[in-house]
Amino acid sequence: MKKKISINDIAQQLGVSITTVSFILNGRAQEKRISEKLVKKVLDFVQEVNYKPSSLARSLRTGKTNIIGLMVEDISDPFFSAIARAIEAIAYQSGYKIIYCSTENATEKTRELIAMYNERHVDGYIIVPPEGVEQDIKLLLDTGKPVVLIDRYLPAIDTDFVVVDNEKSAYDATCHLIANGYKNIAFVTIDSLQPQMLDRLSGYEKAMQANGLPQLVKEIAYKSSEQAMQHIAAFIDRKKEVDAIFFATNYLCVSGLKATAGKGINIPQSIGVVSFDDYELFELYSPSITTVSQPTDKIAEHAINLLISRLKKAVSDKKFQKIILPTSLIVRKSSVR
Amino acid sequence: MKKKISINDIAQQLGVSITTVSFILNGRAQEKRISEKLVKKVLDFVQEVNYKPSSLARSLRTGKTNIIGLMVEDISDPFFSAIARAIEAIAYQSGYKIIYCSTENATEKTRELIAMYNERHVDGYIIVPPEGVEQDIKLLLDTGKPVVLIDRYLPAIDTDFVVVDNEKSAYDATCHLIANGYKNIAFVTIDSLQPQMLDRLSGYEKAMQANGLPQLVKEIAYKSSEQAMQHIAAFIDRKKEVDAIFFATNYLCVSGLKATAGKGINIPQSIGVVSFDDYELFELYSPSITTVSQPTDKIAEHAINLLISRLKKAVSDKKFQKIILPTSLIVRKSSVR
DNA sequence: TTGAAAGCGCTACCAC
DNA sequence: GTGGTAGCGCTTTCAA
Repeated sequence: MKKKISINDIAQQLGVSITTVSFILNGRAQEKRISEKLVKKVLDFVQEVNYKPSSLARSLRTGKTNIIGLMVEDISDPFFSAIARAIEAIAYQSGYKIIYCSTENATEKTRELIAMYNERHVDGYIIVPPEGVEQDIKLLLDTGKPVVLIDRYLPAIDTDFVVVDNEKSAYDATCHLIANGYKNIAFVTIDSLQPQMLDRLSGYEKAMQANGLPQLVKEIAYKSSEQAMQHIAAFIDRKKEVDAIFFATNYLCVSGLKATAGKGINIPQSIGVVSFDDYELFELYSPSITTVSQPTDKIAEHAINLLISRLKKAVSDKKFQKIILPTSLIVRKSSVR
Repeated sequence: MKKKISINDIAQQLGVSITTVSFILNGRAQEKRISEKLVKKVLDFVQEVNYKPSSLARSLRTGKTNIIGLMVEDISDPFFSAIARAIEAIAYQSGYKIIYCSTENATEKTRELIAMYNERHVDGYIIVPPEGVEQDIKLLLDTGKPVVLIDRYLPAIDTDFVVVDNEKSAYDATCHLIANGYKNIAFVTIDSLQPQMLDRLSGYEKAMQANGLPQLVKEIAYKSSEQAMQHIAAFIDRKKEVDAIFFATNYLCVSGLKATAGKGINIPQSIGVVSFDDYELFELYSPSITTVSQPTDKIAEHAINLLISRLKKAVSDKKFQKIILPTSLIVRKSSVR
């Protein structure tokens, strides 16, 4: 079992000072006018013994870890995992590492995770915030840690965020259903007060109102996929007049599909279907499902670039950016008759 | 912008020594016979100012980070994300944090990631190893870092691992197809020499051989989902005699499904389908797809418990555990006619 | 019972 | 151009 080698060992072996080695390692040799052959000698030796500076010690000293904390709702949700991978890729190129976790949209768990990340001294955060974490995020901001919110924002918190135009997206999707002759369009959502959900609801409501159609909103208190399925099944049974359903999230739609699967309900003939968030399953399902597709790559790109630019400049310019991206409606078979 | 508080501040404010505070914080008050009221005073104050010890400094001093590095092939693959979440949950309960990343099964990327994790001083590793990282893992082991391999093992490396019985699983799944009257069963896999793939192939071969049936293996040089789809489509076009396909991984099956989707091929009548790894999509697809389901929770549980037990005992007992778990065949509509 | 101080590995200020 | 050294925040040995 080998011992870990330190900068001290390097200096000792080479008969130079620690300082010199440190400068060379940090690319400040030129600036410090250290002789080329000394530089080469040190670099070669470092290479030879495969020395890696301890990032722990370095971070303790500099106060920076080059680690970004990414907190999404559920890393196994394809929407979030797509964003996570894109963020990771860009961050790596800039020398930042990402550590990520799932909040499960649970306030308590998220608060603990923020505390843990804080303890680990991550340099900055990208967060998909559940309700009730305003204070914790404010604390982060107060201690000078930049925070970029994605997917949704917190009205009470003034910071950068990247979201999509939920209201317009929902409005357009609803209009698409209406244009295809559906009249009794139900909106199935979760019982959440989060702005992105409220915006989607509002888009649906405005579209229905604009067309003089009756609104029918079903709020699911989401506990599990199984339970959601049962509630949606019961809803469909009860509301015979419904001829189309607009699901506010991909997992609600999946539950809805499971609910209809056994019943011999014909999509899109008897019921039209549109879902928020795209998903491989929706493309392959029979019939394929029309979706509101969010630009995951763009969201990731904006979020990480925003964060990195904050990290780069010590000066925290108080002008926060609120980025709102458009979505695209992918029309498939489930909504056209 | 508040300043971060340190153990020094605590000691100062309370007029006691740093040592005392440290002992109390680390639960060694009793052992050190520190008076109860001092303990309470310190704890209360710590609570009040919301002091969190710097894990950086602590780790630098103790040499432990309580962080476990988890490297899977692709965090957005449902099979791996299920394992990741389960591991994360158990680890948290034992005070360990998980940091994870995707290797994309790329040797170079994985080697870099291992180096990065090593720099970050993670205490131990759970790795889904691609080919060609034997030396890097050996190095880890040599420096005393425990490594648990999952999903597959490296024949050249002697360490703990948790895998499933791939050969028997493939054998049974193939027999299931045979029992349902399929005779020209193709095995679609990736061109990999990794043991888990070889074992699956071997299971298929033995089953076909035992039943006197002709073997037909299609190896895909997997580059992308799109390219795989085209190759599989071409394969199906060319081999008209094939009446069933056994896909060696879930993503191959998804590509296969996309390939057949346009062609009006009737599953399970004209072609039977079975896939390795379960997936929500396979349950909801029409027809639903028969799968070899791996016990993700059990894999996660064994892996993390194995690793934690290694971490706990400084003595590294040389007896490595090789755990082989059974899978279950979930029979759905795609393979029964 | 409590405290002083060494030292984990590194960066960066200041001296020469 | 190069080196000495303080100190980041903590744990732990030894002393009192």
